[in-house]
Amino acid sequence: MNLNNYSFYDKLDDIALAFLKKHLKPIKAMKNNILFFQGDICNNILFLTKGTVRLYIQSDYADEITLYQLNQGEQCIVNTASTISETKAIGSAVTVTDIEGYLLDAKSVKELAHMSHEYQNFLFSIYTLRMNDLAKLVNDLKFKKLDERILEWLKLRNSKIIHTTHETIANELGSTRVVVSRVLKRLENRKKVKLTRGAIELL
Amino acid sequence: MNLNNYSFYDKLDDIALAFLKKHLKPIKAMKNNILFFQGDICNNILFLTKGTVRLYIQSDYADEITLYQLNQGEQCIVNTASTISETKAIGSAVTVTDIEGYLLDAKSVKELAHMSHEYQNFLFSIYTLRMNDLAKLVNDLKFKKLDERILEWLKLRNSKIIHTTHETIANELGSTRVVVSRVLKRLENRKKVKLTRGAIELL
DNA sequence: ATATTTATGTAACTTAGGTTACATACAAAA
DNA sequence: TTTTGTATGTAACCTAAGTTACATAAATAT
Repeated sequence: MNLNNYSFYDKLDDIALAFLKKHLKPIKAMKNNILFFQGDICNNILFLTKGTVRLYIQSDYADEITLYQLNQGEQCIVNTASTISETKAIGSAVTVTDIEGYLLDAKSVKELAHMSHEYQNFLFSIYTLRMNDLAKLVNDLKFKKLDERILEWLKLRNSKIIHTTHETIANELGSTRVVVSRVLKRLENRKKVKLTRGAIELL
Repeated sequence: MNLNNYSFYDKLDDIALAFLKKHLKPIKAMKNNILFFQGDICNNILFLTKGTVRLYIQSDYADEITLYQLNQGEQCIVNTASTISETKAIGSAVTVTDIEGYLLDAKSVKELAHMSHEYQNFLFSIYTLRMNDLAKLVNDLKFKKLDERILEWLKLRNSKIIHTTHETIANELGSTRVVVSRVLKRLENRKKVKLTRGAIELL
């Protein structure tokens, strides 16, 4: 068991640790694997120790919008909310890379939350964190133009040169390739970015 | 102390009840009163026993969009998230009617959550509920046209005749009066509604 | 009864962003 | 080297929704 990436882990007492050890099940999945679909009721929570998972909402049609990306040490709130409250997942989850982690069944999650104040606090903190993300998304969708959203998205990559495609950005932000290309070209004219095939440089 | 409207209330044990009794503070507020602003860090949680509170997100400008309305027996998640996690509130709260209720300070809320599994479960359930609301809002903003959103909003009132103004609907949905009037008129032409001054009838 | 406020109707115009269609450039594979 | 697939550029067009401006009707106050 290796959950060192999780902030609650080293605060757990021996009983909680033993409990976790007993109930966790290691899991691996390949890149581009759907972990659950929007509308599913999840039976397990995933603790991610390696790789990245993308959470997104989809409409009835082909359209989709990314909610957030999940990294190691993070617990997916869509997954958690669905598992704990036995409600339909508000989005779908897909692996972006090969992943490794552990599954914990619904019953054990609830028990752990009751057993450990530390874990309970952790749960509250991730609920709040993702609520904030969702609220930001509402804000962005309602009040921001696409050029600003694209620039923000690029800056969030924390790198001067971002290796990505217009297509990817379009999917992330819930737009289309043509529109993203157009907006990016305008940003290039405004000297905000420099465009090359497969990469975008922030100026 | 009268929290009968709250589903967790009659499941609390004596210790938790006594604790609540000790720490709750009764509060009243008039209609159209701002309870907290987006960006504030809340120090208290409100238990609403009478009246209605509206939660909304606002942009830098005058624009706003309603997140949800809070009724008696419900605990506001924006308020809760901010209080428990000591983070900025993602929206503002304003009383729609005169209200009555109780305040519980941040420290006591956390203690109560640790003390009572029932209250903890209640907290998780409201987090999930409001996450779902937010997710629905993202969905609506991204994928739905205004006519559909207005119709849904009207149907949610649970009444054949809805007493409201176009202005109100515009604020609720984050649009403008002129646009709402236009869309409503089109809905009337399509025999979906009948418009009169101050009221809309669903057909 | 008259004036004022509030709610609604509607035209004309603007804009962001989605859609379709096609061209071109680069990279990888054969 | 030729072929094929992938990424990008761009024009032309469409639509939903926001904006400004003004008219009119209903309700309320004086």
